[in-house]
Parts: sequence; C-alpha cells; structure tokens
Amino acid sequence: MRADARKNRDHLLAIAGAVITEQGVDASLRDIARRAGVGLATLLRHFPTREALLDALLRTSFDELTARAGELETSSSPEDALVSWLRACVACAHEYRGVVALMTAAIEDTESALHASCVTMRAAGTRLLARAQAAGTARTDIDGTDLFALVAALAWLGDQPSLTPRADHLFDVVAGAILASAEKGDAGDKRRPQTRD
Amino acid sequence: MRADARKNRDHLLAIAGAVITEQGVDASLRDIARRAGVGLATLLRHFPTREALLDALLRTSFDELTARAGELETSSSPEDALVSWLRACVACAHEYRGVVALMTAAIEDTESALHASCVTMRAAGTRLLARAQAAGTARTDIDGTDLFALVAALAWLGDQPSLTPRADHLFDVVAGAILASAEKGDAGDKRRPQTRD
DNA sequence: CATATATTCGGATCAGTGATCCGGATAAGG
DNA sequence: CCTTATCCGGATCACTGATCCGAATATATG
Repeated sequence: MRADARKNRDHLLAIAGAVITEQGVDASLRDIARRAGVGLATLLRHFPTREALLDALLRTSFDELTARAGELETSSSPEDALVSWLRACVACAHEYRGVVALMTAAIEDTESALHASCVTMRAAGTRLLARAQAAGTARTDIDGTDLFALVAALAWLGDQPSLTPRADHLFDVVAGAILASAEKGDAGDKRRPQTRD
Repeated sequence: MRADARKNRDHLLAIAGAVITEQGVDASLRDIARRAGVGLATLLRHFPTREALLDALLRTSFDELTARAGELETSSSPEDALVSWLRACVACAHEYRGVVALMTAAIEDTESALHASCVTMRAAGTRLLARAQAAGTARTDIDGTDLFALVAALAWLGDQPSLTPRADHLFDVVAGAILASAEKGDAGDKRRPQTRD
C-alpha cells in the first residue's frame, strides 16, 4: 500500500471512530469523510461498505475480548470469569451505539466481514459457560448461542436512551438467572447443553 | 372527513399493515403508497410521519393489551397473570418487526404519537407486577420500567433473525428471573419498588 | 535529478429515501 | 346543475450510500 494511502486510511479510521462514537453506527459516511478532510469516494474505496468500516473499527476490540476470555479461564473462578467476561462484552458493544444489531446479523451471514470475529467471540463465551456449568454454578439449559443472545439483548437495552439507566441493574438480574440454582437448569434437559460453535 | 378521504385512509392502513408486516417498520413509504395505488403525498397527508402511521396501526393492539392486563388482574393468579401478559406483550411487539425500538424511543419523548399508548401499557404492566410482588411471587427489586425494558429486550431478540429460535427459551429464562425466589428480591431494597407511572 | 507509470484522490453523478408544494380533479351542499 | 371547499398526486428538494472517471500525486526507473 502506498504511503499516502496508508496515512489516509489510518486518519479515516481515527475520525470514523470519533464520529461513530458520538453519532452511532448510522452516522453519515459523508460526515465522516468531510470531517476527515477527504472525499466520500476515498472513504468508500478504503472501506467499500459501512460494514467493512465497522469491521476495521471493531476487530481489535473483539480480539481483545476473546483473548480476555482465555485469561479469565485460568485466573478466576468459573462463575466470576463468566460474569465479568459478560460484563466486558456488554461494555464493548456499547463502544458504538447500535453495533449489536450488526453483530447479530453478522453471526449468521457467513459473507459478512464481521462474521469470523463474532463466531470466535461466541465460541470463547461458550467455553466460559461450559466451565461454569461443569462447576455447577451455571444453569445447564442454555448454550453459547443463548449466551450471545442475552449479551446482545442487554447491550441493545443500554443503547436505548430511555432504558440506559436500567441496563446495569438488568444485567445483574439476567446474570443472576444464568447463574441460577442448578435446580432449575438441571430439571429439564430437553436442550442439548454446550453446543459446539 | 370526506368519504373518499376516509376510504383512502382505511385502504392505506390495510396496505401499510400488510407491507410493514412483511418488510418491517423501515419499509419504504413509497412502496406502501404505490401498492395502495395512491400517491406518496396522499399517504403522507393522512399520516404526516412514519411514526404517525405506526401509531394508527398499533394503537388498537396496544389498547387491547392494556385491556387484557385488566382482565388478567382478576381472572388469574398474580404469577400467571404477569407471565402470560408479558408473553402477550412480546407477541404483540412481534407483529411488526423493529417496532420495539420505536416504543422505547416513544416512552420518553412526550411529543411522540406513540407516547401515551406506551405509558399506559407500562402502567398496566406495573400493576400486574405490583400484584405479584405483593403476593410474594415476583422479586421486589424491579419496577414497571425494568419490566418494560425486559419485554423490549426480549421482543428485540425475536426480531433478530439469527436469534429468533432462542427467543421463546430465553423468555422463560428471563420470566423465571422475574419470578425468582423472594430471597433475592428482598435481600437489598436499594431500589424503590413499584414506581408509579 | 527528471521522467514514466501506476496508484490514489475527489467532484460529479445515480438511484433511493422522506418530506413539501401547488395546480388540477373531485366530492359535498345548495 | 353549479359553486366551493376538500382532496389528490406528479414534480421537486435535501439527504443518503454508491459508482465513475479525469486529474493529481507518489513511487520507481533511467
């Protein structure tokens, strides 16, 4: 890649991160290009679609998240590891307002730029969940996809301005449900536990 | 209102319901007008904004929902009433894909056309929740707004194609958390219970 | 250092959206 | 049947993301 192109790319990423942080994932690409002092076509050449731009912005965050899952797997109790990782996931999704919808769409669209990162993240969560389930501190009637869905729903909640104040509390409520007494999780095992991602 | 205007309005509502049912709340207004055999301006005169159109489509459903809450309040046990009403709420929100986001926005925007309906609905849910809390079958550390938020999150979950299959199961998980043992709800009462809406 | 060429840039443009305006068509009332 | 108030819808505007192509520029070579 030519030096000037690389400079433009990096600059665009920085500006895009700022604009999307304050306006959400639906920010106007024209605005981003304008604030970067660049033509719209240039932005769209480096990142052919909004999804590609977000992928570039999120990839590192996602990878850090799966790495953190690996650390927690050995440094904390199964229960604490799961909960604090879930909290980190929700916080990460809050970095850019509206990003969870893209993630849920990407996880089943194998063509999506975000697909791989999302699947990897879900797998990391699945491992933490399985460990807690094996330790008997997490209900066994949910799997990694359920976990992903709950995190997405909680992150979405925090994205809605009117519900943001409740997001933390409701995180505790849902986390409590995940860790709920084995009594419930073990009662009916009609669901195959820990589906492999 | 002139007879032809009323006819157009009713016809538009019917077509809009069909189109939005299959395409979601972001359906093109031009499409709706075209399929109704009418100019875009006519659609926008009867319903000046998309929100107004959705309000007209949803108002009856919402009112039915609050009415149903009233019935359940006397016909079922506090626990059953709450859960089955919540289920009805989620089902109603599924009538049109993407409508929950509008609802969460409308509930704090007093200028919104949907505001009144949403507030009324939340109040109905608050009553059912309070009854269950008084009966000791619902945790007391959540209020009507929390309930509204959880329903919205569950409905949103069902809107995401990749997560739809899990929506029912996760409803049970969350409902179980709401009805969770008094032990949890009574432990810390740092939250004011049953806020009045 | 000068030239050639391959790469990158950005203004102009296209189809799409919701919204607005106004001249023409039409129904209601006498 | 005629008047008038009402309603209709094509044309238009500002905005969106996306695409094209001539112009500008950086890199590599002589």
